[in-house]
Amino acid sequence: MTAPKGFETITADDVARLAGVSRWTVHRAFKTDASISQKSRGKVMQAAETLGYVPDLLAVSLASDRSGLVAILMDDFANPQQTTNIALLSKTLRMAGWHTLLVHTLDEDDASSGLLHASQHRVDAAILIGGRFNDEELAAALGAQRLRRLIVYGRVSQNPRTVSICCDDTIAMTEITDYVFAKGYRRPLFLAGPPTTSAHLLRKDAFLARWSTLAGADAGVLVVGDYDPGHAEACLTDHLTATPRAAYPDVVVCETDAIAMGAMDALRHRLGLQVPHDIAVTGFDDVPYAANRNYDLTTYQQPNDVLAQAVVAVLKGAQDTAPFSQLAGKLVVRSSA
Amino acid sequence: MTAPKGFETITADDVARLAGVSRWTVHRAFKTDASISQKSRGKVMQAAETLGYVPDLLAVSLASDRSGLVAILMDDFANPQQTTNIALLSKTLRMAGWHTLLVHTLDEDDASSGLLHASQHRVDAAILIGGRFNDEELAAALGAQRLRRLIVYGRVSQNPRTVSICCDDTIAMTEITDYVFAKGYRRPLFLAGPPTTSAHLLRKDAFLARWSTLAGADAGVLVVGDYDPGHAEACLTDHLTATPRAAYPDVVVCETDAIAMGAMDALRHRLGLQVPHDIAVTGFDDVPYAANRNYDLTTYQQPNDVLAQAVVAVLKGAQDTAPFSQLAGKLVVRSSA
DNA sequence: GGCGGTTTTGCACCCGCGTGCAAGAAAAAT
DNA sequence: ATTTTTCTTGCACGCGGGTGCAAAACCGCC
Repeated sequence: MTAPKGFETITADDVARLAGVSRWTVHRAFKTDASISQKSRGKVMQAAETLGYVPDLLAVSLASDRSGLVAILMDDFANPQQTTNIALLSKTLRMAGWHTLLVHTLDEDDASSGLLHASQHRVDAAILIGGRFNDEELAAALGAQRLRRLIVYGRVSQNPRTVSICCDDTIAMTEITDYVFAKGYRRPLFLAGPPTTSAHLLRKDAFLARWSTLAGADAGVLVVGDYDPGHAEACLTDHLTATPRAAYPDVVVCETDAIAMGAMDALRHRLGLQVPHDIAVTGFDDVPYAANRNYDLTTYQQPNDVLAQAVVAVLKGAQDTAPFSQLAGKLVVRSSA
Repeated sequence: MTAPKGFETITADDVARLAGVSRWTVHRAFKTDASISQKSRGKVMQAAETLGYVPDLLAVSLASDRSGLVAILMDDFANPQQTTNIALLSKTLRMAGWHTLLVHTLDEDDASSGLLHASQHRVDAAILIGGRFNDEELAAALGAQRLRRLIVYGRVSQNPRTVSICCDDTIAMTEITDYVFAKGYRRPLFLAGPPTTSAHLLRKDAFLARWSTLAGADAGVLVVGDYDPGHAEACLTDHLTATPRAAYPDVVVCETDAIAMGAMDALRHRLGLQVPHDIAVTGFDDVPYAANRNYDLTTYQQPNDVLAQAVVAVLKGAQDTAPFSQLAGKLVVRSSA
């Protein structure tokens, strides 16, 4: 099979020649707000049409210093919430006229290398999805490279040179806590994810603080190191196996749906318990699968569309950074708690 | 908050000036196989180091006509097999030195627009993931634009100007069919996805042909229009509700795991049946969730790593296209059938 | 010291297009 | 008809760096 050989690239010059104008007039014909006569615009457009001309975005980027590219750095494709985010973001960006450079960061320390690559492509902004990114590393990378904007998506970042876009975890988790308490549960166990980043710290701390206020007692915490459901399943199984039956929690409050799903699998399939009869479970994120009959998870729905739109707003130059980290979602009550 | 203002971009000229050589010598210092003296390479590298110089990939692409960018066009983020693919591909490409331009195509007819955008970014290749792409549309798009290579991933394409990378669905489905038959099932129902593309045609046809050979009778087919589990669940529920109990199938053979999972939900939660006791289920793809205890699906594992490596091989210029569409996976037997 | 042969290095030109300004054409005013 | 004013158009130059070739610097050797 012969590789489809390179078509002779048609440039603005070709169009200009055919239309009988100069290259710059061709350029003007493609700008909406350019001073150009209807007549020559017509000629140009027709010539472009017959030649099948499209401007070379690479050259445009180089010359204009705007690439129309946004990098999305992501590390955890196993987390359904993250894949949902990336689908929504890439779609939203595309509809708003940007293109997505997807950078799959291999591990925590690879983020800065990914940022470097992104900056080499002159991206208009880089979006960090997921919690595994290390704040110090970021700060260092940020200092060295020319990145116009760095957006931290889905969690708050302390770095003042970044924009955080996320919903208010404290309010959200407080709402869950209130619900759980109101339903009469009194022996909660909180399942926390990896301890390195900040999103879950907020969630965990919010839960613990609120619970202590409501119940006047401390809640239990189990740190599962990961957002992988299988791992959460194993952790909780081990934990409860080593716990006397009388000391079992009556509700497991989870930092994410992924953990909650693993927890439910552990309770039902490994420990033979009924959810919510024996132990209830709550999640966080409302991933698509949370509504599945196998889980039917009570969880907190993030305002995904609003978050994605906020990204576009930032790209368009919005300056009021404050509201972007206080967006509110809503509690979704299902049968798991 | 002030937008981090543009760092003064440092170019090869700056490095040259500091190192006391010409810009072209700087360029040579960064090429491994260039004729340059150790002395000046040392000076250049040191100057580049202190200045923090990195070549501008945009300019490199423009000048060298190689962008190092590969576009991945994808439409169905709800399909777990596709998100697995994209994670693996973006990772593999990055490790091989390419970057990923993610194009989220909005619908079937948006693919050509997506390809256009990709070509405007001078991508070295475009990869189509998923089955929703329309072959005629592709052919048209392909004729008009300068795309070096078009790779159809996960299914075969009739278009001679594309490279198909996928496993051999016919062999795979034949293997499943043989297994099902050997297990003693005799009244199969095949659940097929959308009828527009070719991958499932192969799977469906392979199943029907093999079954007819083995059993001497035709198998039933139910077309669910989509790969959405929820939709498959509804379709199968409706179908069986309208079917006399005596005519129930004893095994449901599904075109993908997504459909199979929906089918199992229908059987268990909507119809109160036991899997596999009352009706068995098989899938295809071996998505991560297929191993979950809720499904424990007998399915066919695609050789994902091999497929991803094949993409790299094609990018590196491999010409022997034949083997790339005959890759074999393996049957994964679990408890669902 | 001079010579042929090798490395090293510099340079003109190109990739395709955007910007700012000045010249040219057309429309408006006198 | 002439002068102003306004709209169009062309052009030099730049974005950052990659080619091919020729000049320059080096080398060992007679």
